[in-house]
Amino acid sequence: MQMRLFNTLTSRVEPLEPISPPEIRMYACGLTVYNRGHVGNYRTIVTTDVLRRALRYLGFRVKGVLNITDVDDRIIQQAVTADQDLQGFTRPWIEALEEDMTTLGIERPEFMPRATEHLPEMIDLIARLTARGHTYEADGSIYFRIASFPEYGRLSGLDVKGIKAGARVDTDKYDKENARDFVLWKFKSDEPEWAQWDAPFGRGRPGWHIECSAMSMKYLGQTFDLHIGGEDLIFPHHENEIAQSSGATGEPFVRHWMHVKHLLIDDETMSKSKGNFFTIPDILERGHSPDSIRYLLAGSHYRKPLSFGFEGLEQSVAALERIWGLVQRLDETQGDGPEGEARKACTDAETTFREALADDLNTPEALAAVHGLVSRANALLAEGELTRSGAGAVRSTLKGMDSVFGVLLPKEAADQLSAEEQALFDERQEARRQREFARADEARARLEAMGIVLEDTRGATRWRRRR
RNA sequence: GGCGGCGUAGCCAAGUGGUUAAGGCGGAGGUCUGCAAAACCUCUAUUCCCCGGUUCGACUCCGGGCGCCGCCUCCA
Repeated sequence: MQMRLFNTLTSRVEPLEPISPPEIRMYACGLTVYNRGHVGNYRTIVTTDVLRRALRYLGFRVKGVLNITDVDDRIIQQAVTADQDLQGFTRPWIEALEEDMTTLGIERPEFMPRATEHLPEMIDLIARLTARGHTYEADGSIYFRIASFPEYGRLSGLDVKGIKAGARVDTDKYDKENARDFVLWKFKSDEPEWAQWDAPFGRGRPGWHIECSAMSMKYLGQTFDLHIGGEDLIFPHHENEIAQSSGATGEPFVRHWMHVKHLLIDDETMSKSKGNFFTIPDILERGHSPDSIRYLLAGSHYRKPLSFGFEGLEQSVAALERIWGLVQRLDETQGDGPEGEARKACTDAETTFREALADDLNTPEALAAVHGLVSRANALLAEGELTRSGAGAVRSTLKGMDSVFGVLLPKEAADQLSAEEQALFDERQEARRQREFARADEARARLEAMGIVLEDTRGATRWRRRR
C-alpha cells in the first residue's frame, strides 16, 4: 500500500516513492550523547520506530540508521570538566540511550553508527567538497562556502542572502566569508589530544554536521528515501547536511524530509536549555509505566505539538488496561462456532487502521480503529456471541496492530501472587463460599491496597495487578 | 523584524466545504454482581478562539484580530 507523508522540502503530503521498492532507506538523527535524553528526544525516536513498523505493516522493507553523535563542542567541554576522555565520558550516556530504548520498546535499527568511528569517511567527504570548490580555509579550519551551493536555504525556507534585521549572528571567532558558512573541520590546538585526528588538511576534529552526511551515505547510498529528525534540526543541521552531501556527490541527497514537532510542557517546548524536561527514569520513578509513555508518544500525531503531562500518562494507562482486559478475556473465551460478526469487526478495523497509517502516519486514527475493535469485541462477548474462533480472529488482528504500536498486548509476565497475597486470595474465596461477605470484603480491600484488583466471574475469580 | 505552525468538549486528541464533528480519559444514569471490579447500554461540543468575507451552504476556503508555540544561535 502506498504511504503518504508530509515532506518538509515541499510542505505537502506526498507519496513516499522508494528508490528500490519495496525497500525504504531511512536515516534518523539520534542523540548527541552528552547527557541523558529526555522524553522530548524520545518522541522523535518513538515516532521513527512507529514509522518503520508501520512501513513494514504496509508491505515495505526497511533499512534504517539511527546515529549517535559522540563528538562535538559540548561533549568535549564537559569531558574536560569531568576530567575524562571522550570514550570515558560518552560511554555512560550511550548506555543510557540504549537502556531507554529498551524501556520504550524501540526496535534496534539496522545501523547505529557513531561519529568517532567514521572519521575516515568524514575526512574523505571534506576532501571531495574541497575538490569541488565548496570549501575554504581560515585560521586552519575548513569551512563550507554556502555561496557555492545555490540550493542552500530551500529546506528551511530561510533567506541566506543577507542577515535579516533582528536575526542574531554568532560571534565570529573566525574569519568567515559569510556568517552562515559553517565549519567542516575545526582546528583547535587548545583542545585535548583525544579530540583530535590527523587529516590531509591538518590535525583537528569534525564540525557538527558532517558526521550525518558521512554516515547516512555510507550506509544508505548517495541518495536515499527518507530522513527524519526533530523540527529544530531543520536549520541549520539538515540544511547543512544537504549542502555537504549534495555538494560532494553532485547528486540529490534525500527525497523526503520528515520532522517531528516538539513536546510541550506547560505550553512551553521541553528542552535541555530550559531545564523543563523529564528523563525516562524520572517518569518511571514517579510510578508511571514504560507502556504508558510509549502509548502517549506513539498515539499522538507527529506533526502536532503534544502536551506532555502526567495526567496524559494516567489516561494512557487507563486506555491500555481496557485493551489488555479484552485480550485476557479473549484468551478465556469458550464456545464453538464460526467467527461470525467478529470477522467483520476485524476486517473493518484493519482497513481503517491501515488507511490511517498510510495517511501521513495518522496514529491517533489508527488507535481509534483499535478501540473500535475492542468495543465491538466486548459487546459480542457481553452478549455471549463470541466464539473461540471469533476471539482468535480478534486476537490475531490486535496482534498485527501491535506490531506497529508495541504496547497493545498485555505483558506475558509469568506473574504469580506472593505467598501472602495468595493467602488473602484463598481466604476471600473461602469466606465467599461461606457467605461471610464482611470477611471477604476485608481480604479484597487488603489485596487492593497491595495493587491487586479482583474480578469475580461466573467461574473463577480473576486477579490482575494495577498498571 | 523574517519564516513556519497551532487554537476542536472537564482533560488528551483526530477530522471534514453540505449525512449523527472520530477515539481515549474523566463524569452521570442503568444492566450485571452478595457488594464490588470489569464489561455492556444510554447520556456527556446545536458546536469547532473572535470578527468580517467568498459560497446555496464553512468548523473546514480567504482577510483581519487575539492567544500560544517553534525556527532564524547549541538543542529531538
